[in-house]
Amino acid sequence: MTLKAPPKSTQEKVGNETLASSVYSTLKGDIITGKLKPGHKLRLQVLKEDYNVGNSPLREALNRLSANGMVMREENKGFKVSTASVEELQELVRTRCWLEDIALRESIKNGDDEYDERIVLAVHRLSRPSAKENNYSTPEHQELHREFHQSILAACNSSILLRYCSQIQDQSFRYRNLTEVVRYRADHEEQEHQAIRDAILERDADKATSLLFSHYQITADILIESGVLS
Amino acid sequence: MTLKAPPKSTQEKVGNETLASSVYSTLKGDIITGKLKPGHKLRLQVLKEDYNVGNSPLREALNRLSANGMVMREENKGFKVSTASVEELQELVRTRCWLEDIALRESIKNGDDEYDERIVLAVHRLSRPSAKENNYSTPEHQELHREFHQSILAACNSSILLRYCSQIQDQSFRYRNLTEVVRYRADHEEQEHQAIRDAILERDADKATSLLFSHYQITADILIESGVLS
DNA sequence: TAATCCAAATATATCGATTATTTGAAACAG
DNA sequence: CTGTTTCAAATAATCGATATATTTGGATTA
Repeated sequence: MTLKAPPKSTQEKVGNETLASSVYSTLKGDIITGKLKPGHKLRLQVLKEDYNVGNSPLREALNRLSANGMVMREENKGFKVSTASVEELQELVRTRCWLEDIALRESIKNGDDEYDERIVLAVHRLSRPSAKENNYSTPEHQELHREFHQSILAACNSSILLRYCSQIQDQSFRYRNLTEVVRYRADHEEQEHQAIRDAILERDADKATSLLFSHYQITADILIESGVLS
Repeated sequence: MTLKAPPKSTQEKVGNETLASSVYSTLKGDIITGKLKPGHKLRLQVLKEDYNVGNSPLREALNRLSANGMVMREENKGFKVSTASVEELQELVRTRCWLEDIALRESIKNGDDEYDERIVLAVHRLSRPSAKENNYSTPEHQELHREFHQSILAACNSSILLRYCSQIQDQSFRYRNLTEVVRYRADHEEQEHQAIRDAILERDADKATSLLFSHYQITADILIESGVLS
């Protein structure tokens, strides 16, 4: 375990956003991108200085994060970034496939033109040269990648299921960012995204889900073989 | 909308539980049982007095509750109990069936003796005369009822899915407690529980899920017809 | 070596004050 | 009369200082 210096991202309110919401987003981002590593102890005093916020908004943000599994809370012992392990990753992938199987099949069943167009657009944007800068490591690429995976589930007709899928996606991205190795696969991923898009446009649910699952499984296998989880 | 007097449950720490966690549980309980009605504005000053806690633990509890959908948060406008509507109930039931379909089938596939025994016990306890007191309205009955629904999913091998199912169960119970009408069905429910148990013990997943779904659908229909959601 | 004890560190909680935003009523204009 | 503007009270959000409780890690002791 290397003890990297904690991030220094001074907090600032945007629009009519609350400070608590703002620090929630930055914290969540720092956890997903791996700036804050799994298991990292989140000391309140340190965070207060690093993010330049007071006690209340910080604790509120941490409490929200603990409710959707990004951080762990232990009574009287404070917070830490959720741990990562091979077992948890496997459970994550398994659960992700279960939920997205439903969400994708429902979306394919219900999806209209708008649904299709959002997917086409997402794939296109991922294929642009600007998205591939710096070996796919930019926040922009992450955002586009997330948008693709959101878009294919968007027509499932359940905001609840969509919220859960989104949480699992966050966790998956957190695992993804644990190593650079997955980026060597980015070109392959682009092809896989296109294949998934085509299957969806053809309304071939079996094909689409099957492609999606191997998309996830391959990434997970690479992650496990990379050894970052040992 | 009738404006009932808010609950007066002075907060007390139990064991090494945090005040925030303690008020979280009581608030959640008051929402599920319907002491706090859907849409009810949760004014901080009022809650502080009613539950006899300070600002921080209260806001922390509310932030946790907002992360799993029991209360709604609006920036700079505070918190209110999540609303209830026919549409949301239908989405809830739909999503519940999707998730529990997986969780139940997996549990039936993986379940061992311990799994079976927990279910048998849960059904038995629900059938005891003491559970039927006061027209099934006691907190004890609620707890036993919840335990039954937890027990049949317990072997699904995904703590994530189990957590989501548990959240959806909380929401469902909240809807259930909106009217007394559903209790007239309690005797029928007991038979349905027994039928579901038998199907599970026989490892008949199709039968079990089908029974479970109509168990939910009937309750939802009664709720909708009762008119409390209009 | 293992158990106990203690002090520093940290988390949790209270209170009062301050700022920012929303709300709702009153005043106003078309 | 209707819609907009204005403004003051109510409420939410935040901070900082303080107080209490719990955990932690090391020193002491058995």
